[in-house]
Amino acid sequence: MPEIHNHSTCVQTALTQAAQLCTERGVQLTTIRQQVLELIWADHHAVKAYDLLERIKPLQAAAKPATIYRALDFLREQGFIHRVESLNAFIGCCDLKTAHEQLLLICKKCENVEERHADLVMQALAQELQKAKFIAHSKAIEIHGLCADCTQ
Amino acid sequence: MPEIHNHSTCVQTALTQAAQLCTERGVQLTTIRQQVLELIWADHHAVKAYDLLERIKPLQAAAKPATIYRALDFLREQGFIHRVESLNAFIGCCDLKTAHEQLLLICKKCENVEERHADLVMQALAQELQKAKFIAHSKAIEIHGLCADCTQ
DNA sequence: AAAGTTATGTTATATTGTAACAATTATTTT
DNA sequence: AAAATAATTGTTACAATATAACATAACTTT
Ligand SMILES: [Zn+2]
Ligand SMILES: [Zn+2]
Ligand SMILES: [Zn+2]
Ligand SMILES: [Zn+2]
Repeated sequence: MPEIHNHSTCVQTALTQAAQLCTERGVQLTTIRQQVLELIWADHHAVKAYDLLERIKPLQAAAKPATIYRALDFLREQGFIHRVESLNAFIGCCDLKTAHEQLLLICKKCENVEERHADLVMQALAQELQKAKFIAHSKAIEIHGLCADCTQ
Repeated sequence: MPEIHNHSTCVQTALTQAAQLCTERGVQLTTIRQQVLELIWADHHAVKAYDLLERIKPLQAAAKPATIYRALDFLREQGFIHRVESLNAFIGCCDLKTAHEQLLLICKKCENVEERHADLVMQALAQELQKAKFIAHSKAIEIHGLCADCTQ
C-alpha cells in the first residue's frame, strides 16, 4: 500500500462489492455486519476484535463480544476479510471477486498490512504440497518486517 | 511425519542438541525448561500452553501460567520450538542446528504438524519480497489440511 | 397468518497471555 | 569465601481474546 492513496475508493469498492456479492449469494449484509466491515476498512491496519467492539458501541449501544465475533465470522465466511493469525486481528480483503490465497506483509513500524497474490510463491507451495502429498484446505503466509515506505 | 516411526530418537536428538547448544551459548537449560521441551516433544502435535501447564504440574507443583510462558519464551528465543500462530500452540523444531524459516503442514485429522524446509517456496517468497521492497524479519507459513497418512 | 429460518440480545464463562514485585538461585567480582 | 550482580523462579493479580447457551426478534417461505 503506498503511504498516500485515495483510501475512500478502497472503502467504497469493498463495500459496494460486498453488498453485491451478498445479494448474489442470498445472504444478508445487515447493518451490524456492514458497520463492522466499514470499521475494518478504516485504514490498512489489522484491527483487533475488542477494538472493533469499542468503535461500534457509539453506533450499536448493545454491542457485546458476540456481536463482533458473529459479524467477523460472517465476513470471513463470505471472504470479505482475512484473519491475521499472528496478530489475532483482522483486515479487509483487497480482492473480493476472486477467491485467492493470502500472502500478508505486515509492517512493524507503520502497521500497514499489504495483501499480495504472489502467484509464484503459491505455485512453488503447490509443488511442495504435492511432494508432501498434503491436501491443503487453507493457507496462511504472514511475513513481519518493514514495508517499502518505512525502509526509505 | 510417517505415522509410525521411532519417536524416542526424535526426542533424544532434540534434547541432546538443545543441551549442547545451551552450553555453547552460555545459557541455562534449567530443569523447568528441559521438562517443557520434553513435554512439547511428547508427540508431533502442537501443544497449547495451558495443556503444558497441566502436564508439568505433577513435576512442578508450583507451576503457574508464567512458569510455562517463560519457558516457552526461552525455548523460542533459542530456536528450539516454533509457535503455531494459527493454533495458539507450540511444536518442537525438527532442525535445531540450522536457522531456517518454517513451513508447517498441519493435519486436521491426526493433528500432526510437519515442518518442512521448502527451499523453493522460500526462494519464490524472497523474490516476491524483493519485488515488494519488503524487509522480512520473520516468516510464518502455515497450511491446514490432510496429511499423506490421513488421505489414504 | 403460521411455521421455519436467520440474526441479534444477553449472561456467563472459557481460553490465552502479561505485568509487577518478591524470593531464590547461579554467576561474577572483589 | 564474601559480596555484588545477574538470571531464574514464585506468586498474585489481571488483561486480552474467544465461545457457549439460551432467549428474543426479524426476516422468509409456505
Ligand atoms: Zn486504502
Ligand atoms: Zn511500514
Ligand atoms: Zn517423532
Ligand atoms: Zn494426518
